[in-house]
Amino acid sequence: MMAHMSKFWLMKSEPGVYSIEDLKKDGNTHWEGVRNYQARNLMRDEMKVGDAVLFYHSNATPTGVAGLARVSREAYPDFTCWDSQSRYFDPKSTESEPRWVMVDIEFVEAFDRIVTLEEIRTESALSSMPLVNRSRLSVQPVTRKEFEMIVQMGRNG
DNA sequence: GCCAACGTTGGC
DNA sequence: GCCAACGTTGGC
Repeated sequence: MMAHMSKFWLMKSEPGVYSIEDLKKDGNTHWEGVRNYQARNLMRDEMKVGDAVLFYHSNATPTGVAGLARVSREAYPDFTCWDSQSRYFDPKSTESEPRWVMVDIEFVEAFDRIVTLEEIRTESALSSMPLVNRSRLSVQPVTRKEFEMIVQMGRNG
């Protein structure tokens, strides 16, 4: 038996689709549309209510961590995969055997400034984050040290 | 908009 | 089970 260890995550969103400001307005949202097995497994097997999330803006100017969120509901089936009108529709996922899951997250704070990918790359204490060398993984584990450092950078301008 | 990296699919 | 073709992500 192992205690739940990893309490820190980074989750990517294109701000044109859903930004930290959208989350601030909504307060809470379901994280639909993850269609990558590794990311799914992390959400399904590892994420717990209360875990802290770095909210990352991808495909943005600038790209980087924009704020904080918190896991508010553990993994459950991603219903958008059953909706043929959805961009996330997946005909291989059935209601009896859902292939994809989502979690819910709630807004915590928007940073004073974006902590950019460029800064993260050049900061040696952060350069081993998956963000830097596994750039396509949309849900990533983050260590406490990395998390705290990025929060401090985001708050201190 | 381009394109490199990389994940997924499907034929064999 | 391999691997070529294809599709997607995401930085720039």
